[in-house]
Amino acid sequence: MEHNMNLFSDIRALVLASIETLQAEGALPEGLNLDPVTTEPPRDPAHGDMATNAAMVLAKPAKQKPRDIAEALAAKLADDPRIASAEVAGPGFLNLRLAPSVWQALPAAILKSGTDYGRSDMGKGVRVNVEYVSANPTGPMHVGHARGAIVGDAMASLLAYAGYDVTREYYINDGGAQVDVLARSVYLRYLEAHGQEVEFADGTYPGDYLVPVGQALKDKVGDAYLDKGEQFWLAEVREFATDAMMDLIRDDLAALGVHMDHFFSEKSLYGTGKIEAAIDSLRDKGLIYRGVLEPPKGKKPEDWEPREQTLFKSTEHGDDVDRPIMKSDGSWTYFAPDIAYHYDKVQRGFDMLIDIFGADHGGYVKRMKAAVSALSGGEVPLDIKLIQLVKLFKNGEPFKMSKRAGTFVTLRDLVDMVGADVARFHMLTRKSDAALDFDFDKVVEQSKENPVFYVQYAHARICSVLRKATEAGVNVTDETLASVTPDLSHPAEVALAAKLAEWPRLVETAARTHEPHRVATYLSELAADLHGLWNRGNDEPGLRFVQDDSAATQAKIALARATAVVISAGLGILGVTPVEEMR
RNA sequence: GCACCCAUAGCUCAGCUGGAUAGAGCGCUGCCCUCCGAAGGCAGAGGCCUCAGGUUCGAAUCCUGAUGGGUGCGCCA
Repeated sequence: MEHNMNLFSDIRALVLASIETLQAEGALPEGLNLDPVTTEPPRDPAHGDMATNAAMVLAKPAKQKPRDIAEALAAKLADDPRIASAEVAGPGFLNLRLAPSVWQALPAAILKSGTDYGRSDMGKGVRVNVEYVSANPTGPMHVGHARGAIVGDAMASLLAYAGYDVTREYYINDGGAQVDVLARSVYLRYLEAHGQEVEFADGTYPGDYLVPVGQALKDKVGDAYLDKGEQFWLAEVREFATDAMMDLIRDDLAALGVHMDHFFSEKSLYGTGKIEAAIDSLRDKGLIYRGVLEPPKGKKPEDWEPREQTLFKSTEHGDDVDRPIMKSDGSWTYFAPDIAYHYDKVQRGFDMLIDIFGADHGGYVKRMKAAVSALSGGEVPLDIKLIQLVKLFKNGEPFKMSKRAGTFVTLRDLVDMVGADVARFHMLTRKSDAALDFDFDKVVEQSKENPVFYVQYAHARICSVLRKATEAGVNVTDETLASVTPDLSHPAEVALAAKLAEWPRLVETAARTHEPHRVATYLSELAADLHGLWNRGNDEPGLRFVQDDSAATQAKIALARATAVVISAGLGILGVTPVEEMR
């Protein structure tokens, strides 16, 4: 892959090279660990363009005063043409100012790379499996599933952008008792389609969405299942019904812009020896035994009685108690297929696993991690992201979902009401382990308190300027803009360029921490810088992007266009369309 | 009882592998359109980063403990 410009890592490399020069000259000892050395944007722009902590982190191992190291390093760095000045500050910070030519080269580099500017090879092609959604195939997805779907999808895109080899995967829970319930419910709708009166007892799904499925079953098999016992139709109807539900779910996901690479069926683990193989793998490691668990303290279930069960010694891998994998009747607990599924992922050769769970599954994190640790011999890390609740609001009032009151909001309703772009961006504005407020009215409001709009507006404004310039006969193609020297004569322009320089660094941080919401936060900040610069043009005509002559216009617009490219790249990761007009 | 998550401005929340004077939006006060889109911008006020210790040259950030809130806790997935 072509090396994209990354100012922070480029300057960090320069700092490291200067340190090595000092080592060669004997001014610093050999064998220092240089990993903690960073280059970062200063909090206060008055401190310069970039700061490095090198002198402070090396002081102790080098047994020298930080300011002495900083002085020596500053002298070396100042020799490089990219460094305009290097000043020692505070306890030993080294504040760097970059030469104007460095900033001027940035927009051109961005325009040449396009939305690949910021793409990283950090992931080194490591194979990552991201499992998300994994909703039961018993009905349409509701709005609560949307956040997990969006976070998982953005996570996958982010990791791919950062150089990982990503697989997006959905685990279909089609092996348990709830699909029997689904099948019986569909059977009732099938009878109804044949004109029979039916009653939906407790333990069946009465939702209307099964009406067409019952009709479709009638169209397929006619009256073949009428007046027959379950043993004649249950297996077939189960498959028919789950297929129908998965079609529904796939469509819902597509409406949100979510597309999976792989759907993995829990059912495929049964009767194929896969569960047995996974458990045997644990047994070979001495982690399976028969035993009796202690009752949980403080909250003892009324019907508690000591029972001998087949247990997985998850405590060997960090869990708090060992976990049952087999019921007393000899059938598997739900944990067993989960183990087998993750064993399958390990065997497929993934180097890293990420599971996106609802926060109500927080209790399963440790046992899942223990299982993967045991199954992979500690080789494959599993990160589990818990997605907190979305609190719904309408006009500022809490909005309770209730099937009975008819205020049940499906994922499809969500997309119909606010659109996929708005839903996606908004769900990514908070870190996933914090609860999120979602107001159906505010998220579509066109004002700056709505971050989706705010970022889109910045992009649209830039597109507007490009249209204006084109109308004025100025050539503003990316190719042309990449060849002009950008006009960054005002500090506000340099500040915007500096923000653009942070993009590759932001991508790597977000990917490393598995936090796609950082991209949304960054885009809001970038948009704010753009709007700020834009409005300065009101008072200072010299800062407007469209100038009197075409060379000056091109010199101004190069920076704006580079900003649009980065917004576009960021929105691309979030799965949001960068619009060219707001109307 | 135990485990996990959370605690930052009046409200909703950002805060980078620990870094300098902790940021944004809303709300509040005062400004800016004969001007590239004012759907925006600028300035001001507003903080014991829940508390107490610890590690460090340096802590909102890491560790320990406390307090407050959420979630979960053996044959439901």
